[in-house]
Amino acid sequence: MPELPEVETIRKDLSKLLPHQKIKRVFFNKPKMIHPSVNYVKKILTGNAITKVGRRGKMLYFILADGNYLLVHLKMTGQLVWQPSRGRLVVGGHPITGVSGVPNKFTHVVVEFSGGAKLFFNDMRQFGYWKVVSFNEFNNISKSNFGPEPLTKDFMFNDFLEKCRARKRSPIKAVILDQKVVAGVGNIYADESLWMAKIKPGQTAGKISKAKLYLLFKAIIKVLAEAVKYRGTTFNSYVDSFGREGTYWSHRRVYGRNGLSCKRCGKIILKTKTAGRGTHYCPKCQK
DNA sequence: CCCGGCGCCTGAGGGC
DNA sequence: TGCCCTCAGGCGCCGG
Repeated sequence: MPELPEVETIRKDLSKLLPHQKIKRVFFNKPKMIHPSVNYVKKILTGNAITKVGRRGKMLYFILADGNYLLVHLKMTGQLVWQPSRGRLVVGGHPITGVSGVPNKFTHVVVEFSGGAKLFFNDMRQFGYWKVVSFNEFNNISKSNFGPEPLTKDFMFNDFLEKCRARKRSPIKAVILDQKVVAGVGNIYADESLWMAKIKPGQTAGKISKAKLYLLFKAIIKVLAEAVKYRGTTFNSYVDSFGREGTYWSHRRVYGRNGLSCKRCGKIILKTKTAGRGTHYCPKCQK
């Protein structure tokens, strides 16, 4: 379930490792995850190099030396594991319990670099994808599938307000999960942002005042920035090979705290289903 | 256009 | 011990 903060953490780590690495060969074993085709992606990647690692919402992109873009989406359970030519593994993504080392039964892509390092893509549930597109296609996707980046000046309150007003009959949680409204919010940070803004996730967007939507706008930024600072959220006792784990989990205010008391008013946090997702909120101080 | 719901996948965990 | 059910949720797609 990597959301913006987890993907941003992976992006930062990979941007220290990948640039200027020449791709020697690639291996794919799940054709349906590779677009437009295994053969095309192999042809483009082999002999190419990665010049930059970027992120758009929850999607990673790699700018290639020939100008093409490689898009990688981790969806729910994707991991990118870097194996240096010598040294320890570096893991980014959702921890998979009980699996250590690579390759393993969930490894669907292997990229071998000419210096001997390898990049593995593991994805237990096979929802993720690798896709090669041109610069123009990338721009089209970036514009048509994604709203503003919440941690940049592109995220502006008046636009956010307008989009909320346009979705007046939807629960507000569904609105902020919409990647075209704001890019990168997923289930955890949606609940966290709504708690911070004191808004009930199931509240109809059209019934929320401008002032409260402003609080939500600010809360989304604050929650995501804070989570980036903590290197995202990791469950269980997962650590990457640098011994670092995302520590936002211990700073979270509401997600997964059902049955525990609200950190603001003390009432018991409830868990329900809103917008088709597990949803956590305080019945007293979120209206 | 808008919106809810389903399918894609696999594994964990609970009930019996 | 094992079967069956639900849940986990990003996102494309479909149908009302």
